[in-house]
Amino acid sequence: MTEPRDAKTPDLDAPLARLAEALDERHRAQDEIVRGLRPPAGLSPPKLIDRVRGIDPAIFLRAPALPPTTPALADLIQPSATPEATMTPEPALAKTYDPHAIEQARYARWEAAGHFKPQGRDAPYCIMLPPPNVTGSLHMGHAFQDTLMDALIRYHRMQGFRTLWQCGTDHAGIATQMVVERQLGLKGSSRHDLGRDRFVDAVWDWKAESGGTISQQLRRMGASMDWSRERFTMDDGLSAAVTEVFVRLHEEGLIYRGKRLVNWDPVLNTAISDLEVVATEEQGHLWHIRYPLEDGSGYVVVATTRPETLLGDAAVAVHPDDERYQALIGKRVALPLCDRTIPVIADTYVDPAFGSGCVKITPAHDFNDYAVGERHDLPKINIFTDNAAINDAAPAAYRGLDRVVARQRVVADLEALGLIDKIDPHKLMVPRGDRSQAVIEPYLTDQWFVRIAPLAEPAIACVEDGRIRFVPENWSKTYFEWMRNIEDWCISRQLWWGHRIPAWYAPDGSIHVGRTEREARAKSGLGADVPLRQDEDVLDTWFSSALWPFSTLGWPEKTPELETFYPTSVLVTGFDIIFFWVARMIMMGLKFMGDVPFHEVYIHGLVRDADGNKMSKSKGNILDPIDLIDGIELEPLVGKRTSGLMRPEDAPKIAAATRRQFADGIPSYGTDALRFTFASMATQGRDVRFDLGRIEGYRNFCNKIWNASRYVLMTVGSEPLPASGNARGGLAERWIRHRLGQALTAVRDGFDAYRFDLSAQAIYEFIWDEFCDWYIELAKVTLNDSTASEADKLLVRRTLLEVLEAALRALHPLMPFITEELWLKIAQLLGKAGDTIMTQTYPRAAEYPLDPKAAAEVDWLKTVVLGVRRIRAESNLEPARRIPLQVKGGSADEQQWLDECAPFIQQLARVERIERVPHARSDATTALAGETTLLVPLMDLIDPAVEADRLAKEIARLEQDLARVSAKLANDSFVARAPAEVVNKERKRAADNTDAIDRLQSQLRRLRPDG
RNA sequence: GGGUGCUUAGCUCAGUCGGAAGAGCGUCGCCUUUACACGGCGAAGGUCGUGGGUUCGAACCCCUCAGCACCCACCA
Repeated sequence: MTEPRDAKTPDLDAPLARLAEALDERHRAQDEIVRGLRPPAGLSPPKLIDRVRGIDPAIFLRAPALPPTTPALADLIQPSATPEATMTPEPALAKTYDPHAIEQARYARWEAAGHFKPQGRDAPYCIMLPPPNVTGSLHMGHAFQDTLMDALIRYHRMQGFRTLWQCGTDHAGIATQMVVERQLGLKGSSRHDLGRDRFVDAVWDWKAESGGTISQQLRRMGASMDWSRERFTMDDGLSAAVTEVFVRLHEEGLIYRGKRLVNWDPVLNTAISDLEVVATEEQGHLWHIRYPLEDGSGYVVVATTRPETLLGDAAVAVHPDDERYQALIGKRVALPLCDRTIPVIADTYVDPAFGSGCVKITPAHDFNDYAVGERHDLPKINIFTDNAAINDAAPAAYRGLDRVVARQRVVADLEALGLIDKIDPHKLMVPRGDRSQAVIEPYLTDQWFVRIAPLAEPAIACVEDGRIRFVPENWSKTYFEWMRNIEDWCISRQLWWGHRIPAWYAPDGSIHVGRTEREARAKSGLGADVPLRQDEDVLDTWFSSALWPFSTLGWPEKTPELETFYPTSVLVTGFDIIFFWVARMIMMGLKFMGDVPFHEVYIHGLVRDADGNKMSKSKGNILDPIDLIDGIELEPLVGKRTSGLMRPEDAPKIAAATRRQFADGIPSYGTDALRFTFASMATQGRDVRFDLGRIEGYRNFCNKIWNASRYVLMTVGSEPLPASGNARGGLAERWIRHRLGQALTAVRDGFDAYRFDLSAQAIYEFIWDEFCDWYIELAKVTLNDSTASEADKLLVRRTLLEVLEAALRALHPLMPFITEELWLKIAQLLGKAGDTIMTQTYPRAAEYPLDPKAAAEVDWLKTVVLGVRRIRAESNLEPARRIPLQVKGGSADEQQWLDECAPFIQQLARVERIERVPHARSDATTALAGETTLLVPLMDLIDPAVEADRLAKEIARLEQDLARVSAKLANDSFVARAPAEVVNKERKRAADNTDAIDRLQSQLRRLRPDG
């Protein structure tokens, strides 16, 4: 439960447990052989070799001393770097599936064997991993997303596509810089103490040290990405792409530098883009302030939520049609606390109905006021420093005050002057930085921008004309909505960690852009004597992310990978970064590759907790996917959830809630169960609530598969079976193949439509409800039948193996580990070569042609068995007791089926003998199967009163249905207008019901002749 | 203010073409049946948010209202 989580140290426990189990088993077997309880055959050292092969030998160097009976074992261990097929039978499987015994070793083997690399020459299939922050660790959103991508990748790889899952990490400018600054802070240092170069070195060191966490966690998820192609957005190659794009856009005039009002984070001291600002509703005040008229004829009242910005006011505005203020337009007012006057202007921006109908205009500190200021040619008076303290443009009394303090001082001073008209409570949307949570200031600075309109236009067109398709489709509306209202993108950040802007300044202030300083110099014809200073700013992280689909493939070089895999097949991501990332990739891809970056965008939902809340550290409701895989005990879980909180006072509440919800901690479910749960929740892009009940159910499903395979392996023996030739097998064999074909169609349709839930459901139902509940039980009948021929039994065994083997392949994309483990054992018995399931062919429905006749017969057989079982359950007959069964009537088909199915019925319904009778006896209990009436003689077993109730209830149900159908058929419009097919169906239904009611009623009369 | 979703069994959710309302979990019986108690067999449980419309027929299409969620936005 509390295994080392750090994936960098190999997990000792699981392989050692396996080894111990193998040794234990060998000792037991040897003991049994000595005592003559077991034949000596079937136990030889190679099995043990296979059991330990693939384990990193280093593990044994660190392991406790091996048991004394195994001196030769060390010789048997081979380096895992040369994985081989396990082509010899292994010892019997454990009774309960244990994911830990297999998962990590299987993954290491795949990776070492190079199975994740693109193979073959077939059509390419490529997915770009949305690069996680290099500082990050895996959360539920990643785990969900990665499961879906890996399922697609494995599904296509098995179909023979030349499949590439391109992976890598993002340098995450602000986030990473903040983490390292915090660490410096703990040591009493700061980035300013270090200076830029040493700070950037420190970030690289930190990345080298702890940047690999998420890569290791992705491996735990079974993600089959091509690690040999792993990229980082700050790599040389990707940095070169960033520079290239910047220079080319600048050359075309699509990147420019200018003094604009931008979103300024006064804590991080950097500009941020519109998208990085989140507006949160907060309780504030609306201050009504009197501005005296210059001519002494009174005052106007303006309403504001930010009284301190008064110091930067450039005008007071009213609506041009507002009758109350017509006389004021053109006059001047004395700005309180400041020694200057400002004009009263008219602008339609003002809403006369809000506040007093007069607005103070502060062009340097409000986006609307900026626009008004431009229209009226007002001065832009900046009153803040970079830290949002009052600067020297304001009256001396306020200089140096923080904006919060300045507000208090301004309000107090206004009050003292009697200029506060009133103060109302007011709810307002406060802009905050998504990283720092600081209140964002509109702030006038020099920044770099991308002129976005020329890029947006083709990006809109390619979604309109279907070159890119959103799934679900309605997300394209969101995309259009944003793209049609898009503003220029501020791409410069006043940070140290990121791609440095390739622009240089000459002493005269001129700007020179180039791929290198040398190129910039050459382009501008500057001599070596002109000193140049490079721009201090770095680029928005999303600038490099926008290039990800081609920069990772080698652009601007013309590489074979770029040629092969661009445009990529599908992008799998959450709706939250459609604007941040998806839209920008589309714009950049079209601009620089001349084609879309991907053909489809699958948007998945957000993973929420069981109560529907967003998971967040501060709420203490985070689930760690690794904890679901490995399990975690209560105390460590409480510890994780309550440490490092922004508000430590929440800890007791969170601890209590956690103890209530997870009284016994979280059990270990394994990766496959987690993945299957995600897949089953992946419906049409809706948010998903993560419910532990689901994952437990799918853990049980793993165990079901494990045990079904265990049964099949036990039944078949240890030698490969001879091929069965063209023999189709008996009824049950034809039927299960028919059902497999149907299931495969459903599974593939699901994957092809990104309906992972439907695929998961189809394969779950096939394996559990059809294969396990019915086919294995039917197979047992033949295998246990002493009169059945060896040829028939061989066919049954062969079918068990073949169907299970195909089902494992079908399931592999969702459950890679258990399917690999079992397939290696199953496939060799079929004489299949191959050292892994992951490169086998995905099963095709066409290989299992439909057999409607077998399906009809088994459906009838099931009805018979279910009917008898129901009688048994409702009459409280002991399950073990064999009961006699009489059969009356039935169609010609049914009579033939009865003969063929008699052994199945006897076994599955626990019937001692079947007897065909011309008339029902009075003391029998009844069930119907098609036109056949099933009768179980009461004898002393059944209470006639109970049986009469049962029949009456069934009759009532049928009569209700008959009434509904009859009403429909009595409606002339229905008969006239509904398709003949539907009408006939209803007619047959009415006839069947009438017949069934008839038969049940006559039985009821026999049961109580007086009633 | 604009936009997008959602509302189906106690809970979480499917329901594809408009043609008998489904699954998992939970609940209630019975069962140590030789793959599996992480199991088997059986059962109960729904006026498909409200009101209208279209249709022979509506969970599904159209409109109204109610509740919930999310996104975008410059009401000081």
